[in-house]
Amino acid sequence: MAKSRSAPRLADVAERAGVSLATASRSLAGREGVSESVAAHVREVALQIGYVANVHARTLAGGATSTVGLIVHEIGDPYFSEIASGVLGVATERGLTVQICHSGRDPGNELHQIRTLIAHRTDAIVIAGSGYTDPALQEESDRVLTAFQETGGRVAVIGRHHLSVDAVLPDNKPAGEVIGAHVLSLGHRRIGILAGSPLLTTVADRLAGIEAALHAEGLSLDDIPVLHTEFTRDGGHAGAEELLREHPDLTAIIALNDAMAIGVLSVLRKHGVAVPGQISVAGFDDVAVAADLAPSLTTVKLPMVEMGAAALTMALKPASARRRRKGTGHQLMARDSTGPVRAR
Amino acid sequence: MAKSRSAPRLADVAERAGVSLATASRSLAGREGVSESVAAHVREVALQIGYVANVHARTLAGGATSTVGLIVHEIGDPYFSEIASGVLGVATERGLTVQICHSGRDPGNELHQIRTLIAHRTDAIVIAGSGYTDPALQEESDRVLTAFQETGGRVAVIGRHHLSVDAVLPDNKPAGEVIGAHVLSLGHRRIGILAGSPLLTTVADRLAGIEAALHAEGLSLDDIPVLHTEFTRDGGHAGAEELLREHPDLTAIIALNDAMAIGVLSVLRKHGVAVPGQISVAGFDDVAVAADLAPSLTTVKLPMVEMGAAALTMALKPASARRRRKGTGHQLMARDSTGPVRAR
DNA sequence: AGCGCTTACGAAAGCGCTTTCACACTCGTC
DNA sequence: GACGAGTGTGAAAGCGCTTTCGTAAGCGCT
Repeated sequence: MAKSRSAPRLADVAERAGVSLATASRSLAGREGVSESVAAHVREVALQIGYVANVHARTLAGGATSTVGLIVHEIGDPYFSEIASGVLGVATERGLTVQICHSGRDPGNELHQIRTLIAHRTDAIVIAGSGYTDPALQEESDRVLTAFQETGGRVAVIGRHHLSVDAVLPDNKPAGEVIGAHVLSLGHRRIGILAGSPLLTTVADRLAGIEAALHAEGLSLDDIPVLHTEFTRDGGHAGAEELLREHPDLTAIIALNDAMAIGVLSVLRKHGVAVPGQISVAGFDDVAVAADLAPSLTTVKLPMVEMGAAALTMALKPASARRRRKGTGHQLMARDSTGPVRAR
Repeated sequence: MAKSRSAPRLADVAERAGVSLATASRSLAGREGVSESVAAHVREVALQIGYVANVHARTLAGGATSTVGLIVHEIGDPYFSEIASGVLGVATERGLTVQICHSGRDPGNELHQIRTLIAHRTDAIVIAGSGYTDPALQEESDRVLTAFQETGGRVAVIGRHHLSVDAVLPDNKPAGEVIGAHVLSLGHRRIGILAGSPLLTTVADRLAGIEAALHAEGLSLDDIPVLHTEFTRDGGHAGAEELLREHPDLTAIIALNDAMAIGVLSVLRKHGVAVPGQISVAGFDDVAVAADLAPSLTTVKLPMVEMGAAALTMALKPASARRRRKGTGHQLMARDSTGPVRAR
């Protein structure tokens, strides 16, 4: 057997079926204008010789790629994999393939991924995850995406507002307010905040929400320690160590996402600190394992799957006026990791 | 501004730069035979008008797509997202784009995803996750993949053996043996097993390992309850409920992956069963959160990231003799969820 | 029998790119 | 000062497909 003959082409199918390229193409596409008997024969021949249409040729000749791109910060992160799940659901439903790229939380790389997706002429691009507060970066991707849209591409983003594209905006600020109010209502005043990179808009928004809650109690973010590390378990781990060292009097720690909160819990367990006995811990997102931790994690549920689905649906809609959408909903999940302040 | 003019083409760049298509192409590809001054000018023009080469046209004319495909059962599952992470690492290193598809643990869909990837003429396809014991399905994908290889495509699989392609084979059986021996060494004899779908080869392999450990103690799988549910948290949840109901005398539960073990822990917590006081729990894989659960989960670590990296590396190697590879390594992570049997 | 009308199919153009081949040039050489 | 060897550039073929347009056959009708 030839070691590397090339893949069967439509011409091969046509020849073997004794029809022209046009007829073969129409038959396989299920298009009108071919008698059923001929079409069936062509299909059979195609199956026989293992013909799989070349998407590149098809795209070049035809139009739509039936592929959409999804860019996430980190596929391993449950927050993003749940969003991806939502996107995949809608895509599958519509017979679209999803090309997933991950930017590794690197803005430069993100731009590169956007370019890659544009080069693939995907029908739509969905970008998930916090934007960057650096205006230069924001501007550049804005430019590229706008150009993409002008050539007929569809774009939707999840969780960033600067861009001139459709957006699904999670309730980051309200969520911050809710979790802040919850912790405050339990009597905590010495609260430490563990935030991700200050470059992320999500961080800014969630902090703003917490700030609002603090205000309601006559407090301010300036009164309490806010530590910026990384939006990961390890970031939470490192941050909690530092917080414990520098501020041993804290009675509560709010991590700005669940991954960090998990890191916090592990540090506290390591140091034998009772949760919530000595320190209460809260997170954001309500990732799947949050309920399975011990103690189960108090957090704010954001509808990640729905957000992903909504973003793609939005992007796929016929172009029209901006459909910027706010308010995805959120829900306090008060679990065992938070409790009332006790006398120490 | 035109609502939907098409994207700039190479011809536009060439025209604006006052050169031919050939020169423009060479300049942008960084190919020899163009004076540096001309090349620089072309590149500048391209940047100016926001030219992004059409991958489809390039592929059609040229050859390699610089894209590799990855098929996973479920991207949300940490087992797979860690594998993906390994694949992405190697791909990024080599300037390749990864197209991730998820089959949703549906063999039929998996075949569809393989076809999609072939249609995209990806340079390589990596399929992660257990194969299916159904020989018909196996045969069909085998056929398709073999054909793909004969036309120059590269393929590697992770965790399945039937296929006539390169494979990275996790130590499923040794891992089963190790975890089985561990649990037995703690004195447990009334052990329940929670397995995923019996259609998965991974399940069969891990069970075989456990069986071997049992044999060493003069026991057999036939002596203990083995329940087949789903390889997910919910599968573990449901399975644990049933196991508890039907076999209230169990002192240990081995789940065939960590996701299921997490479900088990949650059921036990709900019912107020002490772990490992009353029942010990063990899993497989050592996903990231395993150490963060309470109690921390005893499990067998498999090097998922390395497996992903190894698979793509293998696939990308120049075609030669089969490089089927066994023994990826494994390590018992004895943590707090398992303990010695106590008198009850 | 001749007319238009529909229907089934084929020839060929063209999607945007890469690459081969041929064609000018400019040198250094005998 | 004519020669071959380089060097930089362009014309054109072709990758595998879709689609427009044209044509031939089949049909009912007058």
